[in-house]
Amino acid sequence: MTDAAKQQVPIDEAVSGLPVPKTERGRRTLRALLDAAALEFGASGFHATGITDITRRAGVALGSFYTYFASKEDIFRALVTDLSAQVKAHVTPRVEEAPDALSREKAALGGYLDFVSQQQLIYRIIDEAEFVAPDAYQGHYRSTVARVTARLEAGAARGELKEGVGEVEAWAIAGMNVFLGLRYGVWGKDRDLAEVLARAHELVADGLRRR
Amino acid sequence: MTDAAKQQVPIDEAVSGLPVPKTERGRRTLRALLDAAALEFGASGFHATGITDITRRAGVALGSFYTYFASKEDIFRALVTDLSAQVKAHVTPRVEEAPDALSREKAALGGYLDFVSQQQLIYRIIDEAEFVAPDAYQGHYRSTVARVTARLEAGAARGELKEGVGEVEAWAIAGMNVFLGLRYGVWGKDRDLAEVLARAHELVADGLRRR
DNA sequence: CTGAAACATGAATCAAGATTCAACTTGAAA
DNA sequence: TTTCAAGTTGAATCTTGATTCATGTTTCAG
Repeated sequence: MTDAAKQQVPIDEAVSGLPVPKTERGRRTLRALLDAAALEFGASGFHATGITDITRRAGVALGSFYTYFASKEDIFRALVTDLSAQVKAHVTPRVEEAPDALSREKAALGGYLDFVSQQQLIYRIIDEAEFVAPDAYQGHYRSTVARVTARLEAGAARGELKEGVGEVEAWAIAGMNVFLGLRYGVWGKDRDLAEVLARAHELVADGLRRR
Repeated sequence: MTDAAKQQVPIDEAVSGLPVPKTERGRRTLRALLDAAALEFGASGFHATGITDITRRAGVALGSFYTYFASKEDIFRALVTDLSAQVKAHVTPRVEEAPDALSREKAALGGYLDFVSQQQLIYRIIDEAEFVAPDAYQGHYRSTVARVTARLEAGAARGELKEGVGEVEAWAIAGMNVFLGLRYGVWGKDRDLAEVLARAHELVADGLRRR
């Protein structure tokens, strides 16, 4: 996570599910722990990172961890929620600028690829949640897909897309995005992302377009 | 894993990377350990299952485990290779029966959805490999996608698909398949798989078809 | 039959690391 | 100033579970 990214992320009870510390000092410590945990979990994975790795990086004593989190899983879950919101915050504005249904899908895929290739750590954390915090993982994808579904249905209603497109297509598109991000954003940058985006979007556009 | 599935899976050094035991008794024990491990890892995940869980279910003493595997990760890796071959063995014949490029893709998706919804455990094991045995995970998807790419390029050469389809489209399709399998095969069976298949395939077919 | 080689056994070892806790510090309200 | 809730500290505790190993037992080629 970049310093810039850290600035943007105030503690928010509604999002993280955590009680907000009463003092400024407490909020700073909590934020330091979350940021450190993102780096450590992202780099080493859930099981390989110790609480001490997190507190060391955060510049905080071991015991302080338990002032804010009940367990290692607890902070991981909070992180997933936090990061899920970041992905959404990165993609949504780009989508909203797009003028029609097809370009909205292109903007969404482009924004996602972009984000993932810059924040590979975040990708790994959300993905590992499938096993560490399955509820948070499902929550992330269910809400992501719900947004896609809504876009597709709106596009269909407006006559820009095939009639009947909906949830199934949304899951398909989400899976596509995730795998393309994994392959071309995380595993290797051997292809120009713009080219990947163009090719993938042609597939989707021809698949969704009203015929 | 069903009993039927067990029968089909002899120990094969080339696939599993393990030395084949010299005696019949040894081969039986190794197979029992692999089958037990698939059940335990699939049900509880890598970190939550202990070696004792595996040996108990296999009906074998704790120490015997280390006659066959160097570590817990070792058996997990072998399992991924083993299961990857099973997925391929389930899907390939169906694909080969199909007469043209588009129906081959439909057969592949159908076969995969079918397999995953019956063998949810296998799905989880392969997916968890992303974190436990990243090399085996990448190997599985890279070879899966290589097969898809070859199918698409053959279809394009035959004039059945758009010109230029290839690797990017193959990763997109693979991601789609995986997410649809996860959502409709593993998380919930609230939709008829045949309907999911029909809708998803329409998306892919319109996306790939020569225009 | 016989002796290796292969395989089986499970109690003991050992390290790692999550969690607890009792004493201490800070800061702001009264 | 005083007080107290909020926050900080890190050594000590405690559990868990992977791995080792010394001692049997089985298999099978010769």
